This record gives sequence, structure tokens and C-alpha cells, in this order.
Amino acid sequence: MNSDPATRIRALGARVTPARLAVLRLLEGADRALSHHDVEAALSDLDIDRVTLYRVLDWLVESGLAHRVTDAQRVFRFSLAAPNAPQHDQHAHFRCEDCGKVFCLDDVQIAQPALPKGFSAKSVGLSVTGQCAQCDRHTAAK
Amino acid sequence: MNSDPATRIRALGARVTPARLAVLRLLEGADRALSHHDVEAALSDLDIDRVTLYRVLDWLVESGLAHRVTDAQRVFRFSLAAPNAPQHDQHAHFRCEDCGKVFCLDDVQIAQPALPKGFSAKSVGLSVTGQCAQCDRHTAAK
DNA sequence: CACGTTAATGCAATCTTGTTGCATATAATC
DNA sequence: GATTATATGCAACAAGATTGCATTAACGTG
Ligand SMILES: [Mn+2]
Ligand SMILES: [Mn+2]
Ligand SMILES: [Zn+2]
Ligand SMILES: [Zn+2]
Repeated sequence: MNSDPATRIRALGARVTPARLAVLRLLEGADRALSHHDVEAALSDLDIDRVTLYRVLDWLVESGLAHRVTDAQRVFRFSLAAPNAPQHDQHAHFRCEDCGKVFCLDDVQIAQPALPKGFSAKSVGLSVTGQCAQCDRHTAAK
Repeated sequence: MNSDPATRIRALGARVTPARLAVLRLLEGADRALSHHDVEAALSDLDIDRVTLYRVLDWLVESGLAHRVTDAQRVFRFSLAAPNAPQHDQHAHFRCEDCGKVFCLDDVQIAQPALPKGFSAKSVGLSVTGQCAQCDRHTAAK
């Protein structure tokens, strides 16, 4: 499990293409959730079409390799679904208000909240905003 | 505090206009968070321009009378910031996967999660998805 | 109640993010 | 290397939201 990108792609019955390999490798090396824009910029030298990137990202989510987050700016962000992580439907994210970066908080446990009568929960997500470590250092070192 | 709409608008140093009054009253009577589309539909007889509604909603958020939520469909939704509610920076929402409605869970307490070193939290939001009471009744009564 | 000032509005154009249709290219299988 | 279904590229589209600018109207003042 968690073998090299090509093997993981093939294991899903999908074709190993440069776009899929590149995106998968990029997400593997990322320390945060990347937007389509981030991916496009990072892989600009490969000249992959905008739409192809959208489709690769969608495919990653559908196949369970990645998960999608919506931030307050209505932008989708993607990050690799850690195979060891709990359910994807119990996920916490941190959004830095200074740099806009979104980080996955994989080890934060979320408590099931009490809901009004008749309501039933299927997933619970926690989204924290504030300042990330890098931006904290910048403002401190002024 | 929490006086009539016109007074509350004036208290902010803003002009009392039909659009602001209508939107504020609409949000006051709403049992859920409304999208721009919802507002436009509800106030269609007033013939308020689309852009004016956007600006009124923005103004409500900026002035602290309302708050904005982004749902998984990347649509902004707005609901009145309950004056009695705790901090605005601790807010929970429920999104029904059947009907798409978004409800504020004003009385859910959110625990501050532990963050990585260097990170500091300013707000914490909880977003729950599932089935709302109304849709639950529909499926049960089949 | 007129008047003047300035905030608010209406309208058209624009932007951003993401999606769809269809012809072409290419990964995988033989 | 030929075959075939999948993936890609390109152009067009779509929805939500924003911007620029001329016009309107809220409201303080007289
Ligand atoms: Mn995540
Ligand atoms: Mn709310
Ligand atoms: Zn930051
Ligand atoms: Zn529902």
C-alpha cells in the first residue's frame, strides 16, 4: 500500500498519463492543500491543459486518492488522502488569513455535535482560520 | 439592542434604503442561511438590482450584522448574526445533502483544537452535512 | 420644505472558477 | 505494429461574484 504513483494509478484501473503522474507527485510532496491554480503554476513547464488538470483533480477525488476542500474564497483545494488518516468525512483544515494557504490538520479529532431534533449527521468538518507558522515568524521578525 | 431594522441600520452610520430594509427583514425572518439567489427570489417584487443585493449583503457582513458561509457548492450564504450568539468566530453550520439548505447551529459549542507549533487560531467553524428534519420526514413517509 | 452633498443604486461589462462537447491523440493490450 | 477505449486539447459555456461609472435618492442643513 502507498506504493509509487504509477502503480497506484494502475491499481485503480486507470491509465498512467503524464498529467496524472505529475499531479499525484505534486500532491504527495505538498505540505498543504493545493488549488487548481497552485497546481497549474507548479506544473506550468509541462504545458498541461487547464481542463485536463481539472479532470485529473476530479478523478483523484472520485477515486479516493485525494479529497477536496472549499475555502472561504470559493476555491477548491486538493490534498492527498492520507491512507492512514481516519474517514475523509471527519477532517479539519486550517486557513491562514495572511498567506491564504490551507493546511490539513490530520490528527485533530472532531466531536460529534448535538443536532436539532430530526437532523442526522453524515460528516463533520472543522475549519480553523488564523495565522500559520510561517506568517507568524514574518510578523514577529519585524 | 436588536431594535427595528431602520434603527439598526442608522446606528451604523449608514443610510436606510429599501434594499437594506428588505434584505435585513428577510434575513430576520429566515430560519436558515440564504444565498444571493434566495434573496433575489424572495424580493423579486421589489425589483432591486442584482448588484445592489450583492452590495447590501457584503455591507451586512462588513458591518457585522450578518455573516457569510460558503457551502460545498461554492455559493455564499448569509444569515443574521444573532446578537445574543457567542463570538462570531465560533460558528457551526448544517448542510442538508438532500435539499441543499444550510442551517446555523447557534448553540453548538466548538472546542478549540490543538494546532501545530507556530499556528494560532482566530476563528473555528464547524460544518456538518447530513439530512435535515424536513427531508427526514419525507423519506420516512414513503 | 427646498437644497446640496454624498452615499447608494442601476446597468453593462468584466472576472474567476469550474464544466461540457467533440475531435484528436495516446496508453494499454494484443 | 495495429487496435481500441481512455485521456487530452481546445473552444465554448455557465454560474457566481465584482468593478467602473453615470445617475438617483437619503438625509442633514437652512
Ligand atoms: Mn484535508
Ligand atoms: Mn451561521
Ligand atoms: Zn500564512
Ligand atoms: Zn433537507
